Parts: sequence; C-alpha cells; structure tokens
Amino acid sequence: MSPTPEPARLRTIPSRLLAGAALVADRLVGERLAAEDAHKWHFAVLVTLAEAGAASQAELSRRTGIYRSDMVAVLNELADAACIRREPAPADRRRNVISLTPAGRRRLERLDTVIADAQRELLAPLTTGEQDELVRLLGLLTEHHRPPHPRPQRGAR
Amino acid sequence: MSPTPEPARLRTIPSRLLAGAALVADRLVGERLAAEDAHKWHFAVLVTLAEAGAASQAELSRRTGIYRSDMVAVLNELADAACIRREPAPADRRRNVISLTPAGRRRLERLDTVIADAQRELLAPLTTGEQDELVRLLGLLTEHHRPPHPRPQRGAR
DNA sequence: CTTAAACGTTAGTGGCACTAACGAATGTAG
DNA sequence: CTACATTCGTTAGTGCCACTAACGTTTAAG
Repeated sequence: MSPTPEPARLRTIPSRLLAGAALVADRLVGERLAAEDAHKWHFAVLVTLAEAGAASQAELSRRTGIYRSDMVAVLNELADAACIRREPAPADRRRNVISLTPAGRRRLERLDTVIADAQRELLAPLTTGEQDELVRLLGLLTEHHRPPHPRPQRGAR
Repeated sequence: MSPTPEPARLRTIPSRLLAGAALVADRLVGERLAAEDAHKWHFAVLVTLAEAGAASQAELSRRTGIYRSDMVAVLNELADAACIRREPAPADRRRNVISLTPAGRRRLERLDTVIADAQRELLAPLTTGEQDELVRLLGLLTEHHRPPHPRPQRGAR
C-alpha cells in the first residue's frame, strides 16, 4: 500500500504552505508555553511592556495585535500572577495604566528562553542564513498586506 | 499621537510572523473562493482527484490533510454541485469511490485561476526569486516537522 | 450643550483542526 | 470457524482563536 502522499500541486501552493507551517509553529510554541502555564498572548504583552513601557489596555491591544476584548482576560491572568499592575490613570479615568512588576520581568526572562528554544527547534531544518531570509520574506509579506493603517477594532456604536 | 507600532522584538519572532502571514493568506484566498461559492477544501479535493484519480474518502482525507469527519460535508457539497460522483466500491463495501465528473473538471479549471490569482496577489511584494525561495523554505519546514509518518487520524475505538 | 469618540468589559459568533464514538464491513490469528 | 482488531463512512461535539456587538463610563470636539 502506498504512503498516500500529498499531491505535488497542493504541496507547492504558498497559502497552504503558510497555513501548515503556522500550524506547526503554533503547536510547538503553544506546547512549550503550556508547560510553563503560559500563553502566547502573555508573552506578547510582557515583551511589549518591557520594550515600550507602561501603557493603557487599548494601547497594548494595538501594539500586540490582541483584541482589546481578549486583552481583559490576559491581563487578569497576568495580574493574578502578580506580573503586572493595573491602576486607573489619573489623567484619564477611562484608561487603566498597565505596568510591569519585578515578578513580571522575571516571568518574561523565563518565557524568553522558552520562546527562543521553540523558535530554534522550529527553524532547525534551515541554515541560519535561510532562517534570516525566511524572517525577512515573511516580514515583507505581512508588511505589505496590512489593514488600512490604524487597525479597525470594530465594536464601537 | 504615535502610530503605536508593534515592538521590534515581536515583529521578528518567526512563529508570530508565520501566524500573521498565514492569516493574511487564508483571508485572501478565502475571500476569493467565497466569491465563487467555493471553499479551500473543495479546491484541495478537486485537485487531488484530478492529479491522483478516483479514491475512497479516507484516501482523499490522507492526501489532502482534511479530516475524514470533515470530508463528509465537503463531498456532500461537491456532489450537490455535481462535481463528483460518490458510489459504493464493489470490491470493498465499506468504501465509497469518489470520482471527478466533467462538471467537476470545469469547476476545478475555474478555481485554479482564482487560486492562482490569489497567490499572485499574496506574493506581490516579493520578486519571483524570493517567491520560489519562500516556497522552498516553507516546504523544508513543514517537511521536517511532520507527524510520525502515517497521520494518526484518531477516533478508532 | 449636544454629539461623537475612546475606554474597559462582557457576551457571543464562526471557522477550523481535532476527538469520540457508532454501526457496518473487512482482515487476521488461533 | 470463530474471536478480535482494524478500516470505513458518518454524526456529534470540543477547544482555540480571530473577530463582532453592545454596554456604561469618561473624555474630546463642534
């Protein structure tokens, strides 16, 4: 009985390749993070806070690409773990100011190595040159196809 | 007010880039196919039938990567549009033999151009050389991370 | 002062990969 | 031949994730 391979016509369609690769990548990263009781989104928020400093939830949402409706739960979890502080903004009582705690920094440090490991394993079959090239090409691609600049973020009346 | 950009640390993480690119690609292809009342999966099945000939549902499932539980609906829809025939296999009464009809061939022809257009638009920001390289790298990546050879396809008792 | 917009929050939708279990048919071992 | 395991098509359901809708509150703009 043959190994029933995927037809060549399908195997070379870029959108299919992207979907498959993204699935593999997400599974790999997700497993690694789950082993640390963490999540993709937690990492993104912690990185953003570390890199760009304290911000409102809406700002974090724009910077990370996480919808502000989903951001609530993410921040709740990070706050439960004492990784962030959430305090009302004095200047604008609509906003919350989200800031990193020392525990959050330590958490980020740990997740950083986990993420790095996962990326390394993900890209293992490629040379370092190829890895850079892949990142570059994907960057060009996502840069080009980008929602009309400020992301819509619908839901306002 | 700043345009609140994505932090550089996030923008260069391969798994994130892959997820983003796959999202863009899937949306693009999905929209194009939806305009033809078609679906990703329909195309995959039609291509597979055209390339490898008639097959059972389970075989199609393995070749396309579509789960056989999802395959049922896909084949129902294709049969409703008279794109495929579904007849019991004489040699093995468990199997159905799925085969392409002339209408299915015409349908595939149409979807082929739709898919090709979508891929072209997806890859527009890349040179043809870069497009080939991207496909090659993604191929290496998905090839390397592959479930222990025959896909598990759980659900048996 | 009225109207519009942005904020945080809750709830819900739709697509998709994937699991579970079934009845029926076939293959395999003793 | 008989018992057991496997494969098939099929139905139902789960979990994740991007995304939408609507709300009360607060601030900004005309």
